Parts: sequence; structure tokens; C-alpha cells
Amino acid sequence: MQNILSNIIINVNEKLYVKNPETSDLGKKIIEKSIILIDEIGFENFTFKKLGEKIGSNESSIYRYFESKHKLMLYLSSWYWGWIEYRLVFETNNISNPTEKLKKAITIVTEKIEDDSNTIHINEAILNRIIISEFTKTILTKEVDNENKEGFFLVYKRVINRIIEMILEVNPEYMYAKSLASSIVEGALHQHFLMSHLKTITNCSETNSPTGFYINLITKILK
Amino acid sequence: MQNILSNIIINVNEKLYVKNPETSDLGKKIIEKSIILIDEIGFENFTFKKLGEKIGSNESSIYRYFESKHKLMLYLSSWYWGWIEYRLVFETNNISNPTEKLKKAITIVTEKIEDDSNTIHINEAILNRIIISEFTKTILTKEVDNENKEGFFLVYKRVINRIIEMILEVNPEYMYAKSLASSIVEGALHQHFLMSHLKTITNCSETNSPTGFYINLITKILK
DNA sequence: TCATTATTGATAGTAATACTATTATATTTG
DNA sequence: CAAATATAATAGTATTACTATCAATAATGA
Repeated sequence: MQNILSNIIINVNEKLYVKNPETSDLGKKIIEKSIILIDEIGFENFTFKKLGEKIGSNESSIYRYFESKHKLMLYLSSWYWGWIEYRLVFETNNISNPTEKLKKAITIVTEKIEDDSNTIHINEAILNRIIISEFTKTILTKEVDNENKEGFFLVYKRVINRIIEMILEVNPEYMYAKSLASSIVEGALHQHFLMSHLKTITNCSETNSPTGFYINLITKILK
Repeated sequence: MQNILSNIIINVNEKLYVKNPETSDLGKKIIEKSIILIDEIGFENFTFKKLGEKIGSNESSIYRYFESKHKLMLYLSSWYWGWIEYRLVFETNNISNPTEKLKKAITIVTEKIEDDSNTIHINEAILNRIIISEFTKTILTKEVDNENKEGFFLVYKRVINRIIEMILEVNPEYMYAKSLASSIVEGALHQHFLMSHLKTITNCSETNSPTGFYINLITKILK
């Protein structure tokens, strides 16, 4: 899997960048270091000026790649969900049993991510952490309808739609496949956040991951 | 219920304000109009200057009540969850059947709120809308650990703990009561947001509320 | 009722943010 | 080697998120 994944390029909506960051060293550095800096100081405190200092480059140079930090965050999110979608397809492809297939999919979207892939400039473990803390905020804005029309959430919705299909394969009678899928994907991020910060209102922990909670949940709901 | 609720004062952590807004006309106006303005333009675009213009008062006067717009949002959130907690206790009090009690509780935290109460300066329907769009963002910050220590999320956690207890009364064997409760409360907000903005990934709609999804879910999970 | 105190309003000011614009300097490529 | 392109440096703008000061007004209490 590693060798195959190493050649995969995750396609991101062109409207999210001014210049494709994959086409230059500076661009890749922007991606690599912005993930690290957002993880360190949080998206609210993150600025292109600080990022410039971090990568030994200039604020104005970063603006030539992304028109705002919000667009950069949407780019990182799209990349993340694109990567998740790829794994979803690839790793469930050979599973014929619908229940096992769904369990695998849920494992992928709910487990903690380790940086085990071959993408050189993207650390998926750290990217996963910023998705946990920051992704929901990219949706919860007044611009969501316009940005949705622009297709900025397409990859995310595609991930959810794949899970919806798998749910319906397990139980075509189930009436809430869409809500179940969307609440698993978003809810898993939330449970991960609670694990780190509001431990008293989650059962999840290092030894008891959100994956267990959700596998248990779908087993009961879909039988 | 109306007459009783009209006398209820929701208690909010004193550290959230500089001067208690309940003690003056200007304070109440700040609460009333900030809810409306945040709903209109979103929390990111909301400023004390704009609020001042809206209520015919001065930016500096508002700062005498709240030291930042973030604290104001935490105040509104605390008020909201305090109000929900009150209803949770009051409206489930006379229900002896644990399953019925839990269903009632879930209805309260998942249904769309109508402005039916007697709080004069707070419109709960609008407050509910801004909680749907803005509450999760108040938690997803780098300051969450400090603010949690200060007790800013106590009321929210108390609401969830009450539901945890009700879940365990229905099924003491269930291993994930905490995660289930927290994911219902947060997930319901999320489903409401999807209903309005990303309709393709939810089954919920005007005629099919998140309440139905969650009642169906707990019925299956806890049996 | 008059003085004290508290509250609000008006104005000014600061540092940081989120950009845009311009020009200079490297670097790449044809 | 010239031309095009990418990057860096600098400056500048409007807005934000405040703090500080002082004046005007309203409330209170002796």
C-alpha cells in the first residue's frame, strides 16, 4: 500500500488557491509548515506573517499561493478528505461482506491517524489533529452556502456519501443513513477533541478509541 | 409552566462578565441585540462597534459589561445551556419511566426551539440558531483547557451529565453512555446546521426533525 | 436638595490583522 | 544571454480589538 499511495496526488479544487502549491518548493513548504504552525498556535492565532517567518519567506509571497488563511484551511481540509476518500475506496475495495466493509470504512474515518504514508511534505498525524480542531469551523460560517456552491465541500460530502451507500448496503430499510453517516464523521472528530480537552463527557481515551464506540453503535442500529 | 419559568433567573458564571448585564437596561439591551446581530451577520463579522450602533450606545460602554466578544458568546452559551438544563429538570421531573424520561430529555436537546418562554429580552428561537452556528466554535479553541478550568463549560457539561444518568437508568450495561450523550447534544446542533446548509448529507428537514433520528437511535442502542 | 457616586457617551489612541501595491532582486528557461 | 517568472522587501490601508481619558448625565443617600 505504501508504494502505491506514494504516487497518488490528491486533487484539490482549483478555486482554493491562486497558484498551485504542489508546483514549487515554496508552495510545498507553505503546506508543510502551515499544518505545523496551525497545530501549534491554532487557526485564530495563525497569520501569513508568522508563517512567513517560520519558513524564512515573506508574507507577500504566501499571498501569491493563497488569497486568505481561510482558503488555505479549506485547501488543507480538501486534501485531508481527499486522502481519506482514497483510503476509503482502496482499503474497502476487496471486502465483499457489507458489514465488514462498513466497519472498515468507519475505522478509517474514526481512528487516530498516524503519519505512515509517503507524502513527503504532509504529516497526516498533525493534519488529523488540526482537522479535529479546525475543520468544523470552516463549515460553520456565514459564507457556507456560497462556498458550498463553489464546490469547496465536495470531497467531504463525497466521503459521507460513500458511507451512506455502505450503510444502505447493510440495511436498505434504515431511514436515517444520511444523518447517521454525517454524524459519525463529524462526531468522531468531536469525540477526539473531547478526549484531549473535556475528558469527563466522553468514554473515549487512548485505550478506548472512538472507533469502538461507533462500531458498537452501527452494529446495534443496523441489525 | 409559563408563569413559573417567567420568574426563573438563569445563573451565569460571574467570570464571564465585567458587570452583570441583568442589572441594567443597557446590559439587557446588549444581550437582546447581540443575539439578533450575531444571528444576522455571524460571530466572525460581529463587533462591539456594530453592536453599539445597533443599540444606540457606545463601543466603550459595552466593554464595561464584557471584556471581549468571545466572553459575551460564552455568556450567551451559558445562559442557553442553563435554560436547557432548567427545562430538562422541570419537564422530566414527573416522568417515572426511564425510557420515557430519556426520550423527553432528548426531545428537549434536539428539537428546534420556539420563542415561547417569558424571558423578555431573550428570544430563545434566535438564541438557538446562534448556538447551532456558533457554540461549537467557542469550545474549539486553544484556550479551551484554561476556560474549562475556569468553569466556563460547566453548565454544558451538566446538561450532558444529566443525559448520561438517564441513559444509564435505561441501560446500566451500556458502555458508552458519556460518548452517546455528548454526541447527541453536539450532533443535534450539527444536524440542524446541515438541514439549513448541507441538505444532501442529512435526512432531517422541516418535517423530519433531528429528534426523530435520535429517538430512533437510542431505542435501538439501549434495548 | 445638594453633593457624591455611578453610569454612560464621546473621542482619541495603539498594536495587530488581513490584506494590496510597488519595486527590486534572484532564478529559471528558451 | 535575454526574457520571463518567482520571490523578497517595503510601504501602505482599512478594520479590529481593544485601553485610556474626560465629559455629561442619572441615580442615590445624608
